[in-house]
Order: sequence, then structure tokens, then C-alpha cells
Amino acid sequence: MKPVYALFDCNNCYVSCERVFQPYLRGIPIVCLSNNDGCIVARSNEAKAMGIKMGEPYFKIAAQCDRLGIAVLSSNYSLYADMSQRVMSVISECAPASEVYSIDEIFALLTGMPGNLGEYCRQVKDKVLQWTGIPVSVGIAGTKTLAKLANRLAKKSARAGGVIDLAGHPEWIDSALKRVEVGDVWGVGRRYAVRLIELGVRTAADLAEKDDKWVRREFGVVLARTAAELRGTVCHDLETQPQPRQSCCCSRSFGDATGNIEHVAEAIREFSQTAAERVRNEGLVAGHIQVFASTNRFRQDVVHGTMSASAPLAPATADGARISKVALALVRGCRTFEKGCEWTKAGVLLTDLCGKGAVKRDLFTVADSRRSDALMSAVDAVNSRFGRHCVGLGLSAPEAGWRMRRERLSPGWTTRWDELPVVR
DNA sequence: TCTGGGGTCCTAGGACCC
DNA sequence: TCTGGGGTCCTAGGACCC
Repeated sequence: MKPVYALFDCNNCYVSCERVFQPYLRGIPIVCLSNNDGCIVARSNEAKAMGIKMGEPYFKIAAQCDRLGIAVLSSNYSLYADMSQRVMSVISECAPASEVYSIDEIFALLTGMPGNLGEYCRQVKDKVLQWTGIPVSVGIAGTKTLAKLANRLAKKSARAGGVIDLAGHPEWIDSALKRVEVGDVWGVGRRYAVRLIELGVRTAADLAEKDDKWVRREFGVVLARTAAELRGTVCHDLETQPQPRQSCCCSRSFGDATGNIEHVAEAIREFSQTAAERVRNEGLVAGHIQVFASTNRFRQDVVHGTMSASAPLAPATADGARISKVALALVRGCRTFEKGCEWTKAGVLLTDLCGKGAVKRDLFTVADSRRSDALMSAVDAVNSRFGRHCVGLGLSAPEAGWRMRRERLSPGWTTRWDELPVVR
């Protein structure tokens, strides 16, 4: 039986999440910023029409936003994650199998389902809007890559009404491929796009027509799979069971640069506990830790520097106390810190992750004790109820200069009791 | 003055082994 | 004048995704 994939994708995801709880933002241009109020990461259709570009540093267009009356919001990831969960749960109940692909996308497997799948997906889309307030678009096709492409066209087409079904209309595939630039194909990034265009491959249709051996030789096996998927050959199956992650990184840009190693250490102490908490939440432990910091890579007029230090964690652990102790020791033992740099970013990377039950032990190491497990469970319980960093080891002041800027943050409408919307 | 964060996979090259 | 062959493992770097 021919496989059928549907890709559901939230329209302007973060903007739509904000609009659910601030209806006065509907119909006006609005953008959402990345962490530290750095870059534009989401735009409403009105903002797109005004020429606001994705990924643009905010400081460069702040005045323009002001002049054009564009509403600007700091990123509120706890809101977006919560809204995402609601959308995903509605859609996943409408299909026999599904794969959450990102915060705003989910693949649903519709293989063998009876009836008009385009019509069915339109009903699911309406249900998502009614139940969560989030508008979605849908692309349906025989491979994931084609479903992505169909979704892209569904978003742009006024006639499609948010749904394009290439599985039900294989005769549309050729013209669909011709209408999509090669750089907009899922799996073709900026570098590949430049080279492909130099080689005369301009559209998805051009890429699909290329000889498999040629693509493999010039670009490797990954792009060869993408090209095959455009021809209708499934190379990327649905991953219904999320694979256990291999690494966990917590890094942040600082609100204010600092030359003080103790400030960097403070940040890293907190990031290491956040990373440990994420790893614990997934029942994993880490066997290796790396800490790093860097200066502002964009500025020409300052001393540039990077520091990085790493150490094994033996036995592997997710104990925030142990991990933050090692992290601090790594920072303080790092010589490159002595160069008089202004640090603007730091982070912690946990790797060699494995299941908690699979920890290797030897005669000379002691596994995490039951006391450590109990302590971490208590910490997680308190923080889950009262907010992250409510309790922790050596916590820093909320107003510490290294903390990220979030000057236009909306309330935690769905995740914090004290920020619930009030109905009058 | 101000430029995000968090992932994965593939490949090439070096170290090391027999 | 001259330097094997074949394999594995690890790491760094480069590409991609959202």
C-alpha cells in the first residue's frame, strides 16, 4: 500500500500563540524575538508584507518597527511549548501514527485511511483552530519531503484554503515541483542552494530530474535521499518513537557582557543545573561535560576569545550538585580566561548520555546514592510547581547582568497561576 | 549599545591495531 | 634508495533542520 504522509505546520507559530491570549494583536503587524531580544524569529503576515526579514537582528530594525507600528514581543518559550503540546495532542488523536517533528510541525501517517484525505485534513485543521486557537496548514503526499513541499504551497496559495493534497492528485506533482525554488526544498540549505544554482539546478523539479549518482557524487548521500523523496521514493520513514537524545546543551547570550570570571562561573553554574534537569526529565545520565564561553563574534573592535574545557563524569550522572561542581571547577581551572576578554555568551554541553539503568560501574567509583536521587526528585518537584530556579544550588540574583534581556515578555498565560488572564 | 538556542547526521582524516 | 594492507574507532568540521 502506498504510504501517505500529512505535514501539519502551525502558521507563524509564535505570533499565533501570542494572539490567542491578546486578541488585539490580530490583524496588526507583529514579530517575536529570539532569546535576549536578539533576532526576529516569527512574523505575522502583515509584518512579512512590510518586508521584515526572518533572522534579522532586532537592534537594526527597532526604529523601523516603531515607525511602522509593529508590535514586538520577547520570546515566551514556556507559552509556545504549552500551546504546541495542545496542538500536537489534537492532531495525533486524528491519525493512527504521528511524529512530532518540531515545536510547530507534526507528521501524521494517513496510509490506508478511507475517503478524501484532503477533506479529512481540512476538518482536523478546523478542529485545531477551534480547540486551541492556532491556525495550521497541511501538506499531503507520498513522502515527507513532498508533504513539506505541499505544505509550503498550501501556506502561499489563496485558493488552497490551507490544505494541498498531492497524494490524492499525483497529476499536480510536476507543476508543484516547478513552482518551488531549490533552496526552499526541505534538506537543501543555503550552501547547497548556492552550489546547485551554479550547476543549473534551480527548482525542486530540476533536482528531482538529476541522476542519483551525480547528486551522490557532488553532494553526498543526504541530498541524494532528498532528491529521491522528491521523485516519490520514501527515504525518511515516520519516527513514531522519539529517539533518546545524544546530547543536551544549555547556553545563553548575556544581557550585558562581563569581564569578570565569577559572573561567567555563576551563569555556568545555573546552566549546568538546567541541563542536568533536562537530562533527568528524560531518565538519562551524562558521561561527559563541556563548558564554554565566547566573546561577541560580530564585533571587530574588541578582543576576541573562546574558552572551553571538558571532563568525563564517572560514573555517569544527572545529579545537578555533582554536575555543577564539576562545571565550576572547569571554569575556574581554565587559563584562557585570563586574557581580559568581555564575555557575552556561555554554555554547558552534556554528552555520552545513556539510560539511568545502563550506567557502567567499576570497583573504584560510587554510583549516585539514593540520597542524591531523593534530593534531585525534591528539587524537580518544587521547581515544577513554583517555577524553574525556585530552588537550586548557589542561585544567582534574578537581576544579574548576565541574564538575558526579555524586555517585552508576555505573561505565562497557560503555565503560571499568578499570570492567569483575568476576565472582567 | 544592541546579532538565538538546540539538535542531528555524514565525512574525512588521524591514531591505533594486527 | 626506500616505506603493506586492511580494519576500527574517535574527533572535528561542515552541512542540515526547527
